[in-house]
Amino acid sequence: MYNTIINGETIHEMQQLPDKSIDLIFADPPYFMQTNGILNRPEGTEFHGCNDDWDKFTSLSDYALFSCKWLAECRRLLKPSGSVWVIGSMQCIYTLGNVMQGLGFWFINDIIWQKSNPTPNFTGSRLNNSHETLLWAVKYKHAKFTFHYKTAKHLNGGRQLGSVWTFPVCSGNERLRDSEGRKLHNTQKPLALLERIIAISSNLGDVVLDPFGGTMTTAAAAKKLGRKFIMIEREKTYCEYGQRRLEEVSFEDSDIARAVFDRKPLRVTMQEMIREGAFTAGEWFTLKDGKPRAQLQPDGKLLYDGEILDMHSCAAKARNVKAKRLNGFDVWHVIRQGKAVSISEVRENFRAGLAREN
Amino acid sequence: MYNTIINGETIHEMQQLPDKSIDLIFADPPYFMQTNGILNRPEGTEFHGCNDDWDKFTSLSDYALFSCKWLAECRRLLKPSGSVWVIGSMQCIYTLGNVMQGLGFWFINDIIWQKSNPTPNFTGSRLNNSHETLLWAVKYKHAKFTFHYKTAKHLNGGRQLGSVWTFPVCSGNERLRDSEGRKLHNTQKPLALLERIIAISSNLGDVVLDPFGGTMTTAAAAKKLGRKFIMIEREKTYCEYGQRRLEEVSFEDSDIARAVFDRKPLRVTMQEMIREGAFTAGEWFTLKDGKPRAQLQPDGKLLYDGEILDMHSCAAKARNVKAKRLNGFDVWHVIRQGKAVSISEVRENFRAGLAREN
DNA sequence: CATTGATATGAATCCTACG
DNA sequence: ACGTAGGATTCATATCAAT
Repeated sequence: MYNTIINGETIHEMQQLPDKSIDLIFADPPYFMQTNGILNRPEGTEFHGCNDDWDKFTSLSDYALFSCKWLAECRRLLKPSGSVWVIGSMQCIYTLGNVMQGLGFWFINDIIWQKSNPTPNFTGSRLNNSHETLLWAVKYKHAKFTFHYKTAKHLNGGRQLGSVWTFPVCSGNERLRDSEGRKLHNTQKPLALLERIIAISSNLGDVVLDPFGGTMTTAAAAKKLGRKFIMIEREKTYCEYGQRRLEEVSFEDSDIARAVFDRKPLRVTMQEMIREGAFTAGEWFTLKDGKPRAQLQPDGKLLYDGEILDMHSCAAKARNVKAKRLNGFDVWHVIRQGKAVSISEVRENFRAGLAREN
Repeated sequence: MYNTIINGETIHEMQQLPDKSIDLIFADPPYFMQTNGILNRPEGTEFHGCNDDWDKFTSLSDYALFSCKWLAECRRLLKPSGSVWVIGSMQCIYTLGNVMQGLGFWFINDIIWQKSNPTPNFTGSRLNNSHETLLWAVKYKHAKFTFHYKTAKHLNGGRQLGSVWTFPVCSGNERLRDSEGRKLHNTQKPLALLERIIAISSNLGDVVLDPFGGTMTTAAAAKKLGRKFIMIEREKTYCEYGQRRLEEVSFEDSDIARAVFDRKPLRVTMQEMIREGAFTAGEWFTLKDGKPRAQLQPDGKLLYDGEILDMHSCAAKARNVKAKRLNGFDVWHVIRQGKAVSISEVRENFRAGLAREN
């Protein structure tokens, strides 16, 4: 069932799959571009965009109906913790987004793929359309979902990743060619885009579905990152070229594939650390300045200004901020070898000690 | 009627205005953010986003209904050549875009305002939402509209302007403050954004309408660029602060305000130029290489390979491209003082001569 | 081999004034 | 409204040939 390319109609093939069986869906549906005629470049050559039959619909409401059908299937197939990514452009994304919200999907982010090398507007008729939009959604409000925040941050050079992503369009060597050297598919997506999506919003071993497989870029990224995949594609030719493409791809183990940056550290309680001698009941907790403020109780709580409080509420009081709680591990310090050391640091050392024991 | 701030309900006040009376609409409607509770920054201070009553709706369909009403009024008020810009974020823009397409609006572009200094995501729960989306639309497919292509290009340092715009959020000195120094309005838009929009999509003297006036940024940009404005705003306080703000703004004449880069040059025909001696009937037209290819006829057409053709069709033939026509003024050359000079250049000199005469 | 220059190409709602 | 003739319009990047 997994790691297969299914050659068939999107909606029909989705109907064959069981409820709540998919962790991540990436969908690159027809955009319904509504172009007609031939567009020439200023130098007189022809521009070959997407004028495939599969992108033709009779009307926008016809397109909305089609979108509603496959998106409803997406919702059925997703696990409660799963999420879906849909890519589109100006012509279709407002229909797609509206249908998604209508079906109960809850948006996590809309992401802009800014093309670093877009096709220019040849005639100067409007702004150069240099982006596409991705909608990232979960099944319902408050659904839990996979987001590797620190992996995303790592991929963005250590800074919080935002909603505008810059990538070049798929071209040159990356682009699949037919036997005569022409581009195989008019709308092949860049592998780097899919890798980022899969890396930050799914886990190693997860099942990824792409209802509009095309050149199988989603599968290539999934395989490389150690995810399972199910691809649906109606054109036999694309399936065959895709199959051959995937034979050249293999799992490349990495910190990103495993999202090691996002691993939760072992949870240790204050009580445990007191028991093991990292802290002493009765010792004074200080702020950065090292002045005694609160006194550690045997149960890990703090005595502060005559009150017994948990360390996080107590941190907010000591710092005198509006918030009811602050991260006490960072706020509070203890004196070690004459210096104020944060609880967080002591905890880190404690964890390191545990790791050494094992 | 013009250059006024109307203190009243958006839809009611729009209903008072006459059909087809507006050139440009900029609308910054409530976003229906669906936030609740208090968001604290990591250091414990409170983040003040938009939690205003005017942003509360009972449901997304309630929001869609409201959107449909004011957008239908926009469509009624716009001249056939007018256009509308609507700004929104993930929470609302897919509803707005869908309603617009449903009403018959035709998108020119969707534009991404990428914030160079977005509010970080404090909790690391999703991608940092660092953009907002603008929808630029006309009343119907094939509608003529104002777009100052070369002005846009000029504003972008000489390169074609794209659909992703980077601006900082409105802050510091630009931000309107109340008597106690707090920000007056939660969603004040940057003046630079409005200036660009108005400069590229309207003409000097045009009428600009903003149905959700707020801090009157649209009016400030319109006044500065020599456009008339009509602002609707339901909060009296905003109207008062806005009125005072506008007293400080005046028209600043400029090439951008007048879109001089986009002025159509005086139209001159080949016949006219032959008559005035810039060309001689019977002379040879060449390509860049200076070799004789086509012979100029008295009516301005060209004799090429035994055929009489207009110079543009003839250019396509001579260059042997797929396109039926090329710009003959750039393709064709004549010999002047031993050198091949483009027809375009000769025409420029001819125009310059005409200008000197006047 | 390194550098330079020519050529190809990418999801595109891609013209407009006049009769 | 519709047809027709005139005329204005492109950027980043990959590849490959030539030097």
